[in-house]
Amino acid sequence: MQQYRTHNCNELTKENIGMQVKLSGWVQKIRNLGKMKFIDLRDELGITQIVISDDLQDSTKEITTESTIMVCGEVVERQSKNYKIKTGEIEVIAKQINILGKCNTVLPFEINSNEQNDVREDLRLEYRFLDLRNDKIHKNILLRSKILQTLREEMNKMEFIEIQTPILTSSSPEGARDFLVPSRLHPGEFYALPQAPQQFKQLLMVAGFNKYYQIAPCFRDEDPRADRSPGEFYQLDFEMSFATQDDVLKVLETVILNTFRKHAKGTVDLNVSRIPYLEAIEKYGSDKPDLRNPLIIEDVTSILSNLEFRAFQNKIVKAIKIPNGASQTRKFFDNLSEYVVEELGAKGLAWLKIENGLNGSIAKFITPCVEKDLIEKIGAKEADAVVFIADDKEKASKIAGGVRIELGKRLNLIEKDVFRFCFIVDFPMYELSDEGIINFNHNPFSMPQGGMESILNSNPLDILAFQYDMVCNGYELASGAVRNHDQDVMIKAFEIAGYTKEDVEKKFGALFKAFSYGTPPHAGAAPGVDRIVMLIAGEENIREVIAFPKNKKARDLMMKAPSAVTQKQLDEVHIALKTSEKK
RNA sequence: GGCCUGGUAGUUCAGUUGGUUAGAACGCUGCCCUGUCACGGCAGAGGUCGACGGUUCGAGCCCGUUCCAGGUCGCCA
Repeated sequence: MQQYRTHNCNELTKENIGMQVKLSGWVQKIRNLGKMKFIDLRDELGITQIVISDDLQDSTKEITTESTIMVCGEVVERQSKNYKIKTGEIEVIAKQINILGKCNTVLPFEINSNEQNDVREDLRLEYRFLDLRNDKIHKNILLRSKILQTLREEMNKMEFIEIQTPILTSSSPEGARDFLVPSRLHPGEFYALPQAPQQFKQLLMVAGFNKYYQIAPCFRDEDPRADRSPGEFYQLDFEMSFATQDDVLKVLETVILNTFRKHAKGTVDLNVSRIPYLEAIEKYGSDKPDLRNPLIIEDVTSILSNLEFRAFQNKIVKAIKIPNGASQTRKFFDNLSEYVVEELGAKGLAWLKIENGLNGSIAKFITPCVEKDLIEKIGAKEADAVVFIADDKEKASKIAGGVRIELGKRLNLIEKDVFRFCFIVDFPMYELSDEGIINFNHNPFSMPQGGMESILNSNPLDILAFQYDMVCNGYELASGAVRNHDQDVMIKAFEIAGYTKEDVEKKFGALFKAFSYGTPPHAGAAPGVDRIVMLIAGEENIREVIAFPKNKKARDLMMKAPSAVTQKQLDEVHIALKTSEKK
């Protein structure tokens, strides 16, 4: 007989009645009835009920919840069946029980408890090895494994090859802060952990690899968000040579939609629309619109900015029509208005109801002529309501986007159990910073649309890039670009953002040099693995799909990282701490 | 870094206008119980009320400072 188990805890059924079996697992629950007791024995796959009769009472006295035990016994049919579990028609009468690993410490929280207690997250993180025994999160990690498998299968099917790139590399000029690693062999010099394998994958294209991918760890020293893991995260990084934007979007569609179709519960909308960046901002007030939300933002500046109403004068005015919104109370609009002012930084929120004419905060300013234009423009009808946001050009769309999301939530307009995707394309190449300086908007490696011609002859702020995001239900799932592989265009593009040729050579030394040796046009993207798993698992917090996540302050509460090191270690890497920062 | 919310038993929480010995549920320990599966019954242990300072005759509660945690904005090409 096997040493620890002949079966898993999910597999014994009526078919096995009469068999002598051996099971091993965790003690999830002991129900002691005096001269007999029941144990729910759990392993990763399921639960089997063990019956302990009077003669084994002494040897089982020591068994505690969450200990690991091995049970030898016979499978019998239950007198009273439990149809809630797969093995509920049988039980195992124990003949011998061995404690394999005793749980002899008070548990910091209950595991798989029926109580609906949400345990404090920092405690869960400190005892993650116990938290991961909880069914819900355990299943998330199993799901993650299945998703990773599918991602690899899909990429392999499309003839991408997996190549690993360095973790210790040089500090890069990309956007986020680097994690630095001091060099022992080279005093005063540092490695950096890659924010993404960006330059490596481009160099692989120069090296003649046709299609590369990697499930790559990426490191960025930035503050986390609910949907953003602090410090480290994984991307399905890929790059293709002799490829266009369409080629990449096709790959993204294939790998992402197939993965969602295979693993997600709910409908996967296979129609992936392409929305130009400016249109997305105009209609949704966001470059990652949630298409499950039916509300659309309309620009009504030309109709309303001439009203007597001073808040609209010389402002951009955005409107959102709420179908059948006239039934909402004044209180509803007041509450919404409060939210918009306090949370979104708007100056106010105007609203109108269309019921027997116009009602609402700005009704008295609307002349019949304006009313006709307005209703025509936004397609409003009787019983609808409209809210208005007026602000500067830069803020109006963003605030309207926030109102759109909040209205969707408050009116319960967001479709359930469906995944709606879109590509956001045509991102502007440059943006104007707060200081009035022209910066790269997104990714300095991307190819400006129109190439050298547009770089030389256009207003920089009008130049679009071959740059794209894939968005699902309001989350940015992937980001990519056709890369700028032309040295001359690159120099010019960087010149506009205030970099000299020497800067470029210095910052992107290897890449820039490589481009002078015959470079294939290439393009790629990088879907965020954690976020894909989060969406498929239906979680709103990314830490629920990561086995050992860091907390909000980027600490590993279980391993106690980061932590102080010995003076000897510091000396070896030639680091002296500022005295004020020593702990 | 800004703003918001929270920190009371092992866990999740309640705690009245500032007033006797700080409570409940689950968990834990002991005893009883042969058909439970959210087992049941009885008894019990378990608290620096995050920390420090202040106001007060008296502080879990009010004030200040600080630490920790979560959310959000900045940030994340």
